[in-house]
Amino acid sequence: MFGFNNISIDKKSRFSFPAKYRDAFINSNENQIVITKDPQYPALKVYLGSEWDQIATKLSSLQGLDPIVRNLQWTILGNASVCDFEPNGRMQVLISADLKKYAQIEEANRICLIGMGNKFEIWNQENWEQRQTGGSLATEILDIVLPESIKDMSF
Amino acid sequence: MFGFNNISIDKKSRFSFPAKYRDAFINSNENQIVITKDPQYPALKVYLGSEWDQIATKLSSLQGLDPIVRNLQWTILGNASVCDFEPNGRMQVLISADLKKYAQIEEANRICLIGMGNKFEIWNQENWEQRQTGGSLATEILDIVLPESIKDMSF
DNA sequence: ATAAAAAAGTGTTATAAAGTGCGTTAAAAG
DNA sequence: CTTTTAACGCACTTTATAACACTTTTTTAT
Repeated sequence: MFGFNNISIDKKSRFSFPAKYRDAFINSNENQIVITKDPQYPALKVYLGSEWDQIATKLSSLQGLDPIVRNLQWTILGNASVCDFEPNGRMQVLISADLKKYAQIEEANRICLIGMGNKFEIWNQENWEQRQTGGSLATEILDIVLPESIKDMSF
Repeated sequence: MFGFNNISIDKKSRFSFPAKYRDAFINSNENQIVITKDPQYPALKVYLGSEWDQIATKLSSLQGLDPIVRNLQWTILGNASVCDFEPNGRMQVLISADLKKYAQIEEANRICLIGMGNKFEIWNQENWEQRQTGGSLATEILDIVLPESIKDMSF
């Protein structure tokens, strides 16, 4: 599940996965998709249900009294939107108003869906292009110092 | 049970859980919900009855002579409000005047309900936004040095 | 101590908004 | 030219919320 896709988003805030990923979804037997905020960039992460379960279990078991852990829990768990998903159907997914706002795709009728292997990212088109041509974004958060407990996690 | 929800709170201080969580409540066979204070932030924690039983049992068994433990016991156990809950019904819950005051939602007719996996948090909207955009709140308590006995607990 | 009044809590209904499903058209690929 | 995919539009369903009515509890005054 790799590659760049410029796809439409309808009036009700739904997009459909490109058909080329259908076999992969069917093979891994997914029936849920989870969308949440990217902790560093104004973008969204899209996980398969099985992948999400692992991340969520690990992250929610960490000590929430640590402020950095708590922040990651808020961002990733607290903004996750779990969607039923039919690999044999239209593979449509709804993006909440809140997540659209975060990814700066409130007005957009097209988005960039980037396949990153075991997950996808959703970007506003301008942000993605700027990022690819070396520019940085005003809203980036890069100076996170991670506690030991999450150094081995990959979001 | 994940994700962000901006929901209304009626004149009698009730809110209803969004319908998307109904299946999860039914599956875990819950008939009680517990609301209490967050020990660090001006926010509320919402636990499922089963989850609460574990936390309460563990926390109340700890040595209360340790001032930090004692404080956590007061905050979490001493402010807990147990509500009957019908997963098949309206999933409505009443918030006491005291808890509303603590979370600074006395006047508000909307609150933020954040699904964090095995629990929820309730926030005043302004506080939540400020927290998410990196700001800190006057009332937050971050310098807790945890005794060994609770390092493996997650509230 | 009792009754009346006020407040707090519970439950129901109606309506607008949000979300879902599906058929049709347009575009792209083979 | 045929088949597949993507996008759009519409109808239907579900959900959220405000308004209202009723019950129970608490407070106040006599």
